[in-house]
Amino acid sequence: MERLLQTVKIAINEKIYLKDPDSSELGKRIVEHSILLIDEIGFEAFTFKKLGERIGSNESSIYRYFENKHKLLVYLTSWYWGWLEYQLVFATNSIANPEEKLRKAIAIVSKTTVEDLSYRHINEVLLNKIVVNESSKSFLTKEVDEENKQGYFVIYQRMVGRIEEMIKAVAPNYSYASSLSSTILEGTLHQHFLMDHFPGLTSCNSKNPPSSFILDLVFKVLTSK
Amino acid sequence: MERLLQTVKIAINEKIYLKDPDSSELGKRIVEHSILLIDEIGFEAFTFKKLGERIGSNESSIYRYFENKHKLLVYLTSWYWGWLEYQLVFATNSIANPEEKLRKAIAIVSKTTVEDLSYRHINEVLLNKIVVNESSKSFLTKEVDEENKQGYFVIYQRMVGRIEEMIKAVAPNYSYASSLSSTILEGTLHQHFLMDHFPGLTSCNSKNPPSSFILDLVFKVLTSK
DNA sequence: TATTTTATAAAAGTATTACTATTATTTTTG
DNA sequence: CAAAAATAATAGTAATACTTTTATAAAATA
Repeated sequence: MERLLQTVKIAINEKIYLKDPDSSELGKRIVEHSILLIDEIGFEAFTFKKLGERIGSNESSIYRYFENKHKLLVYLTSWYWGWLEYQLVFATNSIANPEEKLRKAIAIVSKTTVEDLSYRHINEVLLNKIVVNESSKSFLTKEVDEENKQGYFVIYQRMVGRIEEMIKAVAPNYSYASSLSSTILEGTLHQHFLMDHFPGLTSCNSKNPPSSFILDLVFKVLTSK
Repeated sequence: MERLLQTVKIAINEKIYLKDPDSSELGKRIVEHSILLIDEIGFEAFTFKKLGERIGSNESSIYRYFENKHKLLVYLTSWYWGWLEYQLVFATNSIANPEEKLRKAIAIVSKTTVEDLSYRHINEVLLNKIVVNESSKSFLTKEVDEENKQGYFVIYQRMVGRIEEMIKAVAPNYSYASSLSSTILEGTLHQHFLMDHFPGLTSCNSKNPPSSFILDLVFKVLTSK
């Protein structure tokens, strides 16, 4: 599978960056090390100056790729959802049975992330941690409506839409397909966060992962009369 | 009921503030106007300097109450959860039937906020908006484990615990009571956020509020065999 | 190969933020 | 009324989040 995926480029809305970081070595280094540095010190303490020092480059050079660190975070989370979307489509495409398809979709979006060697400059495991810990900050802003209009969050929305369709295929009469879909995605992230920082607030742990909780929840909801 | 509640003070962990804002006029003005200003310009743009100008006081005076704006946000969200907890306990205390009790609890935590005249310096409607839009930022930080140890989030945790107990009373054999409880609280906030900014990602709207979705979800999950 | 364009790096500068410290003034309380 | 406590005013610092300018290096093209 790696051979096959090797060439697939995750397409990110061009408005999110000034210059495509995928188009140069420096750009890739920016993305690669921003993931490592944000994971290490958190998004609040992360600055382009520190990143520049880390990659032996200059602050001003990074500004030629991203307007500010917020846009970089939007880029990283979009990339993550685009990457997950690809896996989702790839894994569920050939499944005809609606239940089985949804089951597979939930497994994909809530499973523990493993490294994908197709994208060498991106550490998907750490990127997943960033999505869990920081991605809410990309939309919990005063600018969310404006940025939404510009299409900053389309990949995520498409993801919710895809799962929503799968839910409808399983239970055409269920009234809350899109809310359930968004709850699957956000809920999974939140349960992962709780496992790491508030174990008392979640029933999930390594032997009972969030995927079990979500799977149980979704199918009970959809098969209940 | 207002007469009765008038005297109830929401108790906040003393480590969150330097001086109890409830102990002086200035402190109350700080809390009152921080809610208005954060709602107006968002937490990122909010500063103690701007707040000082707004209340005709000095930046340095505000620093004598809160170490920084992050602690102020933790204070505001703690107050909100404490206030909701009081309503929850008050409204469910006398209900013997477990199902009815849980139903009432969900109604309380997911209903649209209305002003509580018992606390004149606090606008609960705007505070609820702040909780929806900003409260994740109070725990999505690198310091979360340290602050959790200091008890910054106890009220919220107690809230999750209370609902968890109610879930267990309804369905003693359900394996994910605490995950479902945390999902009720976070999910409600998230659905409210989606209604305001991503209507395509939620089935909820003014005539079909988040409470309907959550109520339907929870009871389907708990009564399914 | 020389030249021109483009990308990157270095340096410096600005406004704002997030504070701390000092001193002065006002208010409260004993 | 005096002492203590709270608040306000002022100034100062280091860091952040940029922008601008200029220099240098690398790549593209004539």
